[in-house]
Amino acid sequence: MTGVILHYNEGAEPSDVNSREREAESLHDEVLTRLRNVIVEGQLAPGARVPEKELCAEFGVSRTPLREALKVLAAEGLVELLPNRGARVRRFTEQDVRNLFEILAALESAAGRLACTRITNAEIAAIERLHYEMYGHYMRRELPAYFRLNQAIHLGIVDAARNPALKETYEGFTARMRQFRYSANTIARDRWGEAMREHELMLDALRRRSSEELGSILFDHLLKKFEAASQTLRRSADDNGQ
Amino acid sequence: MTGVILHYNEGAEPSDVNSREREAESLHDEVLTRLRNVIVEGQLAPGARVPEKELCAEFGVSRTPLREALKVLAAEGLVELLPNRGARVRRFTEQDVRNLFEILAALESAAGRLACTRITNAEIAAIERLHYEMYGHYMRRELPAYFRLNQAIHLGIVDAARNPALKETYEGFTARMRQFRYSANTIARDRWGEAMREHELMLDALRRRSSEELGSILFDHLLKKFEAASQTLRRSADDNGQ
DNA sequence: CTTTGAAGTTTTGCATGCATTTTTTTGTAT
DNA sequence: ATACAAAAAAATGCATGCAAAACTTCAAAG
Repeated sequence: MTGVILHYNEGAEPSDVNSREREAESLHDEVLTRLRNVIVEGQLAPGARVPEKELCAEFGVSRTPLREALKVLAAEGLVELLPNRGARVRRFTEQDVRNLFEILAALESAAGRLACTRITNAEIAAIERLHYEMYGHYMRRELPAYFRLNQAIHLGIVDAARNPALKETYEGFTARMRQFRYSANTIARDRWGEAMREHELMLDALRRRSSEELGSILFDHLLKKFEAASQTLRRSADDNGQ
Repeated sequence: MTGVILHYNEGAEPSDVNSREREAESLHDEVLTRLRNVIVEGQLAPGARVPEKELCAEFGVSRTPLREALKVLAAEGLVELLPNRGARVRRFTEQDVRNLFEILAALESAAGRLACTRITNAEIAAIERLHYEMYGHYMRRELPAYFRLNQAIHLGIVDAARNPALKETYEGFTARMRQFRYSANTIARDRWGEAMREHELMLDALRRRSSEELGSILFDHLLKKFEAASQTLRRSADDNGQ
Protein backbone atom coordinates (compact mmCIF):
# COMPACT_ATOMS: atom_id res chain seq x y z
CA MET A 1 0.00 0.00 0.00
CA THR A 2 2.34 2.68 1.14
CA GLY A 3 4.92 0.84 -0.84
CA VAL A 4 7.99 -1.04 -0.12
CA ILE A 5 10.14 1.69 1.32
CA LEU A 6 13.02 -0.56 1.95
CA HIS A 7 14.97 0.48 4.94
CA TYR A 8 12.40 1.29 7.48
CA ASN A 9 9.21 -0.41 8.17
CA GLU A 10 9.51 -3.82 6.63
CA GLY A 11 7.98 -5.60 9.52
CA ALA A 12 6.13 -2.50 10.48
CA GLU A 13 2.73 -3.02 8.91
CA PRO A 14 1.55 0.50 9.40
CA SER A 15 -1.81 -0.29 7.90
CA ASP A 16 -3.26 -2.80 10.29
CA VAL A 17 -2.71 -1.79 13.85
CA ASN A 18 -2.40 1.91 14.00
CA SER A 19 -4.58 3.40 11.34
CA ARG A 20 -8.00 2.27 12.33
CA GLU A 21 -10.48 3.18 9.66
CA ARG A 22 -8.68 5.80 7.58
CA GLU A 23 -6.88 4.20 4.69
CA ALA A 24 -4.46 6.46 2.93
CA GLU A 25 -3.28 8.66 5.71
CA SER A 26 -0.24 10.73 5.08
CA LEU A 27 2.83 9.97 7.12
CA HIS A 28 2.64 13.44 8.52
CA ASP A 29 -0.85 12.91 9.86
CA GLU A 30 -0.09 9.54 11.30
CA VAL A 31 3.07 10.76 12.98
CA LEU A 32 1.18 13.77 14.31
CA THR A 33 -1.48 11.60 15.89
CA ARG A 34 0.98 9.14 17.31
CA LEU A 35 3.32 11.75 18.69
CA ARG A 36 0.46 13.62 20.29
CA ASN A 37 -0.59 10.41 21.99
CA VAL A 38 2.93 9.75 23.19
CA ILE A 39 3.01 13.17 24.79
CA VAL A 40 -0.51 13.25 26.16
CA GLU A 41 -0.13 9.78 27.62
CA GLY A 42 3.00 10.91 29.37
CA GLN A 43 5.39 8.52 27.67
CA LEU A 44 7.49 11.60 27.12
CA ALA A 45 7.82 13.38 30.41
CA PRO A 46 6.90 17.05 30.72
CA GLY A 47 10.01 19.17 30.35
CA ALA A 48 11.85 16.44 28.46
CA ARG A 49 13.57 17.15 25.20
CA VAL A 50 11.92 15.51 22.24
CA PRO A 51 14.44 13.06 20.83
CA GLU A 52 13.98 13.32 17.09
CA LYS A 53 16.21 10.44 16.15
CA GLU A 54 14.69 7.97 18.54
CA LEU A 55 11.16 8.87 17.58
CA CYS A 56 12.04 8.60 13.92
CA ALA A 57 13.34 5.12 14.59
CA GLU A 58 10.31 4.22 16.66
CA PHE A 59 7.86 5.49 14.06
CA GLY A 60 9.90 4.30 11.11
CA VAL A 61 9.93 7.63 9.34
CA SER A 62 12.50 10.24 8.50
CA ARG A 63 12.88 13.50 10.33
CA THR A 64 10.84 15.48 7.83
CA PRO A 65 7.34 14.30 8.77
CA LEU A 66 8.32 14.16 12.42
CA ARG A 67 9.43 17.76 12.40
CA GLU A 68 6.27 18.79 10.59
CA ALA A 69 4.30 17.19 13.37
CA LEU A 70 6.39 19.00 15.96
CA LYS A 71 5.52 22.36 14.46
CA VAL A 72 1.85 21.54 14.67
CA LEU A 73 2.15 20.34 18.24
CA ALA A 74 4.01 23.54 19.06
CA ALA A 75 1.14 25.54 17.60
CA GLU A 76 -1.22 23.50 19.76
CA GLY A 77 0.87 24.32 22.78
CA LEU A 78 1.83 20.76 23.68
CA VAL A 79 5.45 21.33 22.86
CA GLU A 80 7.86 24.24 23.03
CA LEU A 81 10.32 25.03 20.26
CA LEU A 82 13.71 26.14 21.50
CA PRO A 83 15.80 27.89 18.84
CA ASN A 84 18.54 25.54 17.69
CA ARG A 85 17.70 23.23 20.52
CA GLY A 86 14.76 21.36 19.18
CA ALA A 87 11.54 20.80 21.01
CA ARG A 88 10.68 20.07 24.60
CA VAL A 89 7.49 18.72 26.07
CA ARG A 90 5.62 21.57 27.62
CA ARG A 91 5.29 21.51 31.37
CA PHE A 92 1.87 22.65 32.51
CA THR A 93 1.51 24.54 35.72
CA GLU A 94 -1.69 24.34 37.69
CA GLN A 95 -2.49 27.80 36.38
CA ASP A 96 -2.06 26.57 32.82
CA VAL A 97 -4.51 23.78 33.45
CA ARG A 98 -6.95 26.20 35.02
CA ASN A 99 -6.69 28.39 31.96
CA LEU A 100 -7.44 25.45 29.71
CA PHE A 101 -10.40 24.46 31.81
CA GLU A 102 -11.75 27.97 31.49
CA ILE A 103 -11.48 27.71 27.73
CA LEU A 104 -13.31 24.40 27.84
CA ALA A 105 -15.92 26.02 30.03
CA ALA A 106 -16.25 28.83 27.51
CA LEU A 107 -16.82 26.43 24.65
CA GLU A 108 -19.17 24.11 26.43
CA SER A 109 -21.15 26.92 27.96
CA ALA A 110 -21.67 28.45 24.54
CA ALA A 111 -22.52 25.03 23.16
CA GLY A 112 -25.22 24.78 25.79
CA ARG A 113 -26.62 28.16 24.81
CA LEU A 114 -26.73 27.23 21.16
CA ALA A 115 -28.05 23.75 21.87
CA CYS A 116 -31.09 25.23 23.59
CA THR A 117 -32.11 26.89 20.36
CA ARG A 118 -31.25 23.99 18.06
CA ILE A 119 -31.68 20.68 19.81
CA THR A 120 -34.56 18.42 18.81
CA ASN A 121 -36.97 16.95 21.30
CA ALA A 122 -35.69 13.52 20.38
CA GLU A 123 -32.18 14.57 21.28
CA ILE A 124 -33.37 15.96 24.59
CA ALA A 125 -35.03 12.64 25.26
CA ALA A 126 -31.82 10.84 24.40
CA ILE A 127 -29.86 12.98 26.81
CA GLU A 128 -32.51 12.35 29.45
CA ARG A 129 -31.99 8.64 29.03
CA LEU A 130 -28.25 9.08 29.38
CA HIS A 131 -28.89 11.14 32.48
CA TYR A 132 -31.02 8.48 34.14
CA GLU A 133 -28.54 5.81 33.25
CA MET A 134 -25.77 7.93 34.71
CA TYR A 135 -27.86 8.42 37.82
CA GLY A 136 -28.01 4.66 38.24
CA HIS A 137 -24.24 4.45 38.12
CA TYR A 138 -24.04 7.29 40.59
CA MET A 139 -26.31 5.51 43.02
CA ARG A 140 -24.31 2.32 42.68
CA ARG A 141 -21.05 4.22 42.92
CA GLU A 142 -19.83 2.90 39.59
CA LEU A 143 -17.26 5.53 38.84
CA PRO A 144 -15.94 4.53 35.38
CA ALA A 145 -19.42 3.96 34.02
CA TYR A 146 -20.54 7.25 35.55
CA PHE A 147 -17.75 9.09 33.78
CA ARG A 148 -18.52 7.45 30.50
CA LEU A 149 -22.11 8.57 30.63
CA ASN A 150 -21.11 11.97 31.91
CA GLN A 151 -18.89 12.47 28.92
CA ALA A 152 -21.60 11.25 26.57
CA ILE A 153 -23.99 13.85 27.95
CA HIS A 154 -21.53 16.66 27.53
CA LEU A 155 -20.76 15.51 24.01
CA GLY A 156 -24.47 15.33 23.26
CA ILE A 157 -24.82 18.96 24.20
CA VAL A 158 -21.86 19.97 22.09
CA ASP A 159 -23.32 18.02 19.18
CA ALA A 160 -26.66 19.73 19.58
CA ALA A 161 -24.99 23.09 19.12
CA ARG A 162 -24.74 22.20 15.42
CA ASN A 163 -21.36 23.77 15.07
CA PRO A 164 -18.67 21.44 13.76
CA ALA A 165 -15.93 24.02 14.21
CA LEU A 166 -16.92 24.50 17.82
CA LYS A 167 -17.03 20.76 18.34
CA GLU A 168 -13.64 20.29 16.77
CA THR A 169 -12.10 23.02 18.89
CA TYR A 170 -13.73 21.54 21.97
CA GLU A 171 -12.40 18.10 21.18
CA GLY A 172 -8.96 19.50 20.54
CA PHE A 173 -8.87 21.00 24.00
CA THR A 174 -10.28 17.94 25.72
CA ALA A 175 -7.64 15.84 23.95
CA ARG A 176 -4.91 18.09 25.27
CA MET A 177 -6.26 17.60 28.75
CA ARG A 178 -6.48 13.89 28.65
CA GLN A 179 -3.12 13.99 30.39
CA PHE A 180 -4.83 15.47 33.43
CA ARG A 181 -7.77 13.18 33.16
CA TYR A 182 -6.43 10.79 35.75
CA SER A 183 -7.10 13.46 38.30
CA ALA A 184 -10.23 14.86 36.71
CA ASN A 185 -11.66 11.37 36.75
CA THR A 186 -11.18 11.02 40.39
CA ILE A 187 -13.98 12.63 42.23
CA ALA A 188 -14.22 13.45 45.88
CA ARG A 189 -17.12 11.79 47.62
CA ASP A 190 -18.76 15.06 48.55
CA ARG A 191 -18.23 16.58 45.12
CA TRP A 192 -19.98 13.71 43.43
CA GLY A 193 -23.40 14.50 44.79
CA GLU A 194 -23.01 18.14 43.92
CA ALA A 195 -22.01 17.29 40.37
CA MET A 196 -25.05 15.06 40.06
CA ARG A 197 -27.29 17.90 41.21
CA GLU A 198 -25.73 20.23 38.68
CA HIS A 199 -26.52 17.71 35.99
CA GLU A 200 -30.12 17.72 37.10
CA LEU A 201 -30.19 21.49 36.73
CA MET A 202 -28.63 21.16 33.30
CA LEU A 203 -31.26 18.76 32.14
CA ASP A 204 -33.97 20.99 33.53
CA ALA A 205 -32.62 24.06 31.78
CA LEU A 206 -32.28 22.09 28.58
CA ARG A 207 -35.87 20.88 28.77
CA ARG A 208 -37.02 24.47 29.16
CA ARG A 209 -34.54 25.48 26.47
CA SER A 210 -33.24 28.22 28.67
CA SER A 211 -30.02 29.25 26.94
CA GLU A 212 -28.84 31.56 29.65
CA GLU A 213 -29.41 29.11 32.45
CA LEU A 214 -27.80 26.21 30.67
CA GLY A 215 -24.87 28.36 29.67
CA SER A 216 -24.32 29.48 33.24
CA ILE A 217 -24.74 26.05 34.73
CA LEU A 218 -22.29 24.50 32.31
CA PHE A 219 -19.76 27.23 32.85
CA ASP A 220 -19.83 26.91 36.60
CA HIS A 221 -20.00 23.14 36.41
CA LEU A 222 -16.77 22.99 34.43
CA LEU A 223 -14.96 25.42 36.71
CA LYS A 224 -16.02 23.45 39.74
CA LYS A 225 -14.84 20.30 38.08
CA PHE A 226 -11.43 21.90 37.77
CA GLU A 227 -11.41 23.04 41.38
CA ALA A 228 -12.31 19.57 42.57
CA ALA A 229 -9.74 17.93 40.34
CA SER A 230 -6.96 20.28 41.32
CA GLN A 231 -7.73 19.79 44.99
CA THR A 232 -7.58 16.05 44.55
CA LEU A 233 -4.34 16.42 42.68
CA ARG A 234 -2.82 18.64 45.31
CA ARG A 235 -3.83 16.24 48.03
CA SER A 236 -2.29 13.24 46.32
CA ALA A 237 0.83 15.30 45.71
CA ASP A 238 1.00 16.05 49.40
CA ASP A 239 0.61 12.39 50.20
CA ASN A 240 3.66 11.69 48.12
CA GLY A 241 5.53 14.20 50.16
CA GLN A 242 6.10 16.17 47.01
CA MET B 1 11.15 44.38 -0.51
CA THR B 2 11.29 40.65 -0.27
CA GLY B 3 15.00 41.14 -0.39
CA VAL B 4 17.92 39.84 -2.22
CA ILE B 5 18.40 36.57 -0.45
CA LEU B 6 20.80 34.99 -2.83
CA HIS B 7 22.45 31.92 -1.68
CA TYR B 8 21.86 31.81 1.95
CA ASN B 9 23.19 33.73 4.73
CA GLU B 10 26.58 35.02 3.86
CA GLY B 11 26.00 38.67 4.46
CA ALA B 12 22.58 37.81 5.60
CA GLU B 13 22.17 39.60 8.88
CA PRO B 14 18.74 38.19 9.51
CA SER B 15 18.21 40.77 12.15
CA ASP B 16 18.03 43.90 10.08
CA VAL B 17 15.38 43.95 7.42
CA ASN B 18 12.98 41.13 7.77
CA SER B 19 12.61 40.36 11.40
CA ARG B 20 11.22 43.51 12.91
CA GLU B 21 11.71 43.36 16.64
CA ARG B 22 12.23 39.66 17.30
CA GLU B 23 15.81 38.72 16.82
CA ALA B 24 16.48 35.13 16.08
CA GLU B 25 13.29 33.96 14.51
CA SER B 26 13.34 30.62 12.79
CA LEU B 27 12.62 30.49 9.11
CA HIS B 28 9.68 28.30 9.90
CA ASP B 29 8.08 30.91 12.11
CA GLU B 30 8.68 33.72 9.73
CA VAL B 31 7.30 31.79 6.79
CA LEU B 32 4.30 30.79 8.88
CA THR B 33 3.50 34.37 9.74
CA ARG B 34 4.01 35.63 6.25
CA LEU B 35 2.05 32.87 4.60
CA ARG B 36 -0.82 33.34 7.01
CA ASN B 37 -0.89 37.01 6.09
CA VAL B 38 -0.85 36.22 2.40
CA ILE B 39 -3.86 34.00 2.85
CA VAL B 40 -5.81 36.14 5.28
CA GLU B 41 -5.26 39.23 3.19
CA GLY B 42 -6.65 37.40 0.21
CA GLN B 43 -3.52 37.53 -1.92
CA LEU B 44 -4.14 33.85 -2.43
CA ALA B 45 -7.74 33.40 -3.46
CA PRO B 46 -10.00 31.01 -1.55
CA GLY B 47 -10.07 27.67 -3.30
CA ALA B 48 -6.74 28.30 -5.01
CA ARG B 49 -3.96 25.76 -4.90
CA VAL B 50 -1.03 26.87 -2.84
CA PRO B 51 1.90 27.10 -5.23
CA GLU B 52 4.83 25.81 -3.23
CA LYS B 53 7.50 26.67 -5.73
CA GLU B 54 6.41 30.24 -6.26
CA LEU B 55 6.05 30.92 -2.58
CA CYS B 56 9.45 29.43 -1.93
CA ALA B 57 10.89 31.78 -4.49
CA GLU B 58 8.97 34.72 -3.07
CA PHE B 59 10.03 33.99 0.49
CA GLY B 60 13.51 32.92 -0.46
CA VAL B 61 13.36 29.61 1.39
CA SER B 62 13.29 25.99 0.43
CA ARG B 63 10.21 23.85 0.49
CA THR B 64 10.92 22.39 3.93
CA PRO B 65 10.01 25.38 6.10
CA LEU B 66 7.18 26.30 3.75
CA ARG B 67 5.65 22.87 4.05
CA GLU B 68 6.02 22.96 7.82
CA ALA B 69 4.07 26.19 7.79
CA LEU B 70 1.42 24.61 5.59
CA LYS B 71 0.83 21.82 8.09
CA VAL B 72 0.30 24.36 10.83
CA LEU B 73 -2.07 26.41 8.70
CA ALA B 74 -3.94 23.24 7.90
CA ALA B 75 -4.30 22.53 11.60
CA GLU B 76 -5.60 26.05 12.02
CA GLY B 77 -8.11 25.42 9.29
CA LEU B 78 -6.93 28.11 6.90
CA VAL B 79 -5.77 25.59 4.36
CA GLU B 80 -6.83 22.13 3.27
CA LEU B 81 -4.37 19.33 2.60
CA LEU B 82 -5.27 17.19 -0.39
CA PRO B 83 -3.42 13.87 -0.47
CA ASN B 84 -0.75 14.01 -3.14
CA ARG B 85 -2.20 17.24 -4.39
CA GLY B 86 -0.74 19.72 -2.00
CA ALA B 87 -2.68 22.39 -0.19
CA ARG B 88 -5.50 24.64 -1.20
CA VAL B 89 -6.75 27.78 0.44
CA ARG B 90 -9.86 26.97 2.32
CA ARG B 91 -13.07 28.45 1.05
CA PHE B 92 -15.33 29.57 3.86
CA THR B 93 -19.05 29.31 3.48
CA GLU B 94 -21.33 31.68 5.30
CA GLN B 95 -22.07 28.83 7.68
CA ASP B 96 -18.35 28.40 8.35
CA VAL B 97 -18.08 32.05 9.23
CA ARG B 98 -21.10 31.82 11.48
CA ASN B 99 -19.51 28.89 13.24
CA LEU B 100 -16.34 30.86 13.80
CA PHE B 101 -18.30 33.81 15.13
CA GLU B 102 -20.02 31.52 17.56
CA ILE B 103 -16.66 30.33 18.81
CA LEU B 104 -15.54 33.93 19.21
CA ALA B 105 -18.76 34.63 21.05
CA ALA B 106 -18.06 31.66 23.31
CA LEU B 107 -14.60 32.91 24.16
CA GLU B 108 -15.51 36.51 24.64
CA SER B 109 -18.59 35.71 26.63
CA ALA B 110 -16.54 33.59 28.99
CA ALA B 111 -13.90 36.29 29.13
CA GLY B 112 -16.61 38.68 30.27
CA ARG B 113 -17.71 36.29 32.98
CA LEU B 114 -14.20 35.88 34.26
CA ALA B 115 -13.42 39.55 33.92
CA CYS B 116 -16.25 40.40 36.30
CA THR B 117 -14.52 38.46 39.04
CA ARG B 118 -10.99 39.63 38.28
CA ILE B 119 -10.98 43.11 36.80
CA THR B 120 -9.68 45.98 38.91
CA ASN B 121 -11.62 49.17 39.44
CA ALA B 122 -8.90 51.02 37.58
CA GLU B 123 -9.42 48.79 34.58
CA ILE B 124 -13.14 49.34 34.71
CA ALA B 125 -12.49 53.07 34.74
CA ALA B 126 -10.18 52.69 31.75
CA ILE B 127 -12.84 50.81 29.82
CA GLU B 128 -15.35 53.49 30.77
CA ARG B 129 -13.10 56.10 29.27
CA LEU B 130 -12.80 54.06 26.10
CA HIS B 131 -16.55 53.74 26.07
CA TYR B 132 -17.15 57.46 26.30
CA GLU B 133 -14.57 58.14 23.66
CA MET B 134 -16.23 55.58 21.43
CA TYR B 135 -19.58 57.24 22.10
CA GLY B 136 -18.15 60.50 20.78
CA HIS B 137 -17.12 58.80 17.57
CA TYR B 138 -20.53 57.23 17.33
CA MET B 139 -22.23 60.60 17.67
CA ARG B 140 -19.97 62.10 15.05
CA ARG B 141 -20.38 59.06 12.82
CA GLU B 142 -16.65 58.43 12.70
CA LEU B 143 -16.69 54.80 11.69
CA PRO B 144 -13.00 53.82 11.67
CA ALA B 145 -12.32 55.51 15.00
CA TYR B 146 -15.45 53.88 16.41
CA PHE B 147 -14.23 50.46 15.38
CA ARG B 148 -10.82 51.06 16.83
CA LEU B 149 -12.25 51.93 20.21
CA ASN B 150 -14.75 49.12 19.96
CA GLN B 151 -11.96 46.64 19.47
CA ALA B 152 -9.99 48.15 22.33
CA ILE B 153 -12.92 47.67 24.67
CA HIS B 154 -13.37 44.06 23.69
CA LEU B 155 -9.67 43.43 24.09
CA GLY B 156 -9.76 45.12 27.48
CA ILE B 157 -12.39 42.67 28.61
CA VAL B 158 -10.42 39.71 27.31
CA ASP B 159 -7.34 41.01 29.09
CA ALA B 160 -9.24 41.38 32.33
CA ALA B 161 -10.10 37.69 32.24
CA ARG B 162 -6.47 37.05 33.24
CA ASN B 163 -6.17 34.03 31.05
CA PRO B 164 -3.34 34.17 28.52
CA ALA B 165 -4.38 30.91 26.88
CA LEU B 166 -7.89 32.22 26.39
CA LYS B 167 -6.56 35.46 25.02
CA GLU B 168 -4.26 33.67 22.64
CA THR B 169 -7.04 31.45 21.39
CA TYR B 170 -9.29 34.46 21.01
CA GLU B 171 -6.65 36.33 19.04
CA GLY B 172 -6.04 33.32 16.87
CA PHE B 173 -9.67 33.22 15.87
CA THR B 174 -9.96 36.96 15.32
CA ALA B 175 -6.86 36.79 13.11
CA ARG B 176 -8.47 34.09 11.02
CA MET B 177 -11.48 36.30 10.57
CA ARG B 178 -9.63 39.39 9.55
CA GLN B 179 -10.39 38.25 6.03
CA PHE B 180 -14.06 38.90 6.70
CA ARG B 181 -13.39 42.09 8.54
CA TYR B 182 -14.16 44.24 5.53
CA SER B 183 -17.75 43.23 5.94
CA ALA B 184 -17.78 43.14 9.71
CA ASN B 185 -16.45 46.66 9.74
CA THR B 186 -19.28 47.91 7.71
CA ILE B 187 -22.24 48.57 9.89
CA ALA B 188 -25.78 49.26 8.86
CA ARG B 189 -27.09 52.58 10.05
CA ASP B 190 -29.87 51.02 12.15
CA ARG B 191 -27.53 48.39 13.64
CA TRP B 192 -25.12 51.02 14.89
CA GLY B 193 -27.41 52.50 17.49
CA GLU B 194 -28.33 49.06 18.74
CA ALA B 195 -24.69 48.07 19.05
CA MET B 196 -24.01 51.24 21.01
CA ARG B 197 -26.85 50.43 23.38
CA GLU B 198 -25.49 46.93 23.88
CA HIS B 199 -22.17 48.45 24.80
CA GLU B 200 -23.89 50.55 27.41
CA LEU B 201 -25.41 47.41 28.89
CA MET B 202 -22.01 45.76 28.86
CA LEU B 203 -20.44 48.57 30.75
CA ASP B 204 -23.28 48.56 33.24
CA ALA B 205 -22.98 44.83 33.84
CA LEU B 206 -19.23 45.18 34.19
CA ARG B 207 -19.61 47.97 36.77
CA ARG B 208 -21.91 45.74 38.78
CA ARG B 209 -19.57 42.81 38.14
CA SER B 210 -22.48 40.71 37.04
CA SER B 211 -20.81 37.74 35.37
CA GLU B 212 -23.95 36.22 34.01
CA GLU B 213 -25.27 39.41 32.53
CA LEU B 214 -22.02 40.40 30.93
CA GLY B 215 -21.56 36.90 29.58
CA SER B 216 -24.99 36.93 28.02
CA ILE B 217 -24.70 40.41 26.61
CA LEU B 218 -21.37 39.68 25.02
CA PHE B 219 -22.58 36.42 23.55
CA ASP B 220 -25.63 37.98 21.98
CA HIS B 221 -23.69 41.04 20.94
CA LEU B 222 -21.24 38.95 18.95
CA LEU B 223 -23.93 36.88 17.29
CA LYS B 224 -25.80 40.00 16.28
CA LYS B 225 -22.61 41.41 14.90
CA PHE B 226 -22.36 38.38 12.69
CA GLU B 227 -25.95 38.66 11.56
CA ALA B 228 -25.49 42.30 10.68
CA ALA B 229 -22.24 41.64 8.85
CA SER B 230 -23.60 38.71 6.89
CA GLN B 231 -26.63 40.72 5.87
CA THR B 232 -24.43 43.53 4.68
CA LEU B 233 -22.30 41.02 2.83
CA ARG B 234 -25.27 39.37 1.19
CA ARG B 235 -26.63 42.72 0.12
CA SER B 236 -23.41 43.81 -1.47
CA ALA B 237 -23.17 40.42 -3.16
CA ASP B 238 -26.64 40.97 -4.59
CA ASP B 239 -25.61 44.37 -5.78
CA ASN B 240 -22.83 42.77 -7.74
CA GLY B 241 -25.39 40.50 -9.30
CA GLN B 242 -23.59 37.56 -7.78
C1' DC C 1 39.54 19.96 43.50
C1' DT C 2 37.04 23.51 40.47
C1' DT C 3 37.36 26.23 36.27
C1' DT C 4 38.54 26.81 31.38
C1' DG C 5 38.62 25.65 26.86
C1' DA C 6 39.82 23.15 22.71
C1' DA C 7 38.67 19.15 20.04
C1' DG C 8 35.29 15.79 19.02
C1' DT C 9 30.50 14.36 18.81
C1' DT C 10 25.64 14.91 18.39
C1' DT C 11 21.69 17.60 17.22
C1' DT C 12 19.41 21.00 14.75
C1' DG C 13 17.56 23.70 10.75
C1' DC C 14 17.21 23.85 6.33
C1' DA C 15 18.29 22.61 1.39
C1' DT C 16 18.30 19.27 -1.90
C1' DG C 17 17.43 14.73 -4.16
C1' DC C 18 14.38 11.23 -5.82
C1' DA C 19 10.54 7.97 -6.47
C1' DT C 20 5.40 8.52 -7.08
C1' DT C 21 1.54 10.62 -8.27
C1' DT C 22 -0.92 14.08 -10.64
C1' DT C 23 -1.46 17.22 -14.36
C1' DT C 24 -0.66 18.74 -18.94
C1' DT C 25 0.41 17.96 -23.49
C1' DT C 26 0.33 15.63 -27.56
C1' DG C 27 -1.20 12.26 -30.76
C1' DT C 28 -4.57 9.15 -32.66
C1' DA C 29 -9.00 7.05 -33.62
C1' DT C 30 -13.88 7.78 -33.80
C1' DA D 1 -14.19 18.56 -34.06
C1' DT D 2 -14.54 15.21 -29.63
C1' DA D 3 -12.91 11.52 -26.94
C1' DC D 4 -9.55 8.90 -25.39
C1' DA D 5 -4.67 7.22 -24.61
C1' DA D 6 0.08 7.58 -24.34
C1' DA D 7 3.98 10.46 -23.26
C1' DA D 8 6.08 14.36 -21.16
C1' DA D 9 6.24 17.64 -17.63
C1' DA D 10 5.41 19.23 -13.14
C1' DA D 11 4.19 18.80 -8.37
C1' DT D 12 4.10 16.22 -4.26
C1' DG D 13 5.76 13.50 -0.14
C1' DC D 14 9.32 12.01 2.02
C1' DA D 15 14.38 10.77 2.71
C1' DT D 16 18.83 12.33 2.90
C1' DG D 17 22.82 15.63 2.94
C1' DC D 18 25.30 19.29 5.04
C1' DA D 19 26.75 23.51 7.50
C1' DA D 20 26.12 25.64 11.81
C1' DA D 21 24.89 25.40 16.56
C1' DA D 22 24.76 23.02 20.81
C1' DC D 23 26.41 19.59 23.81
C1' DT D 24 30.53 16.33 25.50
C1' DT D 25 34.75 15.06 26.82
C1' DC D 26 38.88 15.59 28.84
C1' DA D 27 43.21 17.69 29.68
C1' DA D 28 45.66 21.70 31.40
C1' DA D 29 45.61 25.90 34.36
C1' DG D 30 44.16 28.26 38.36
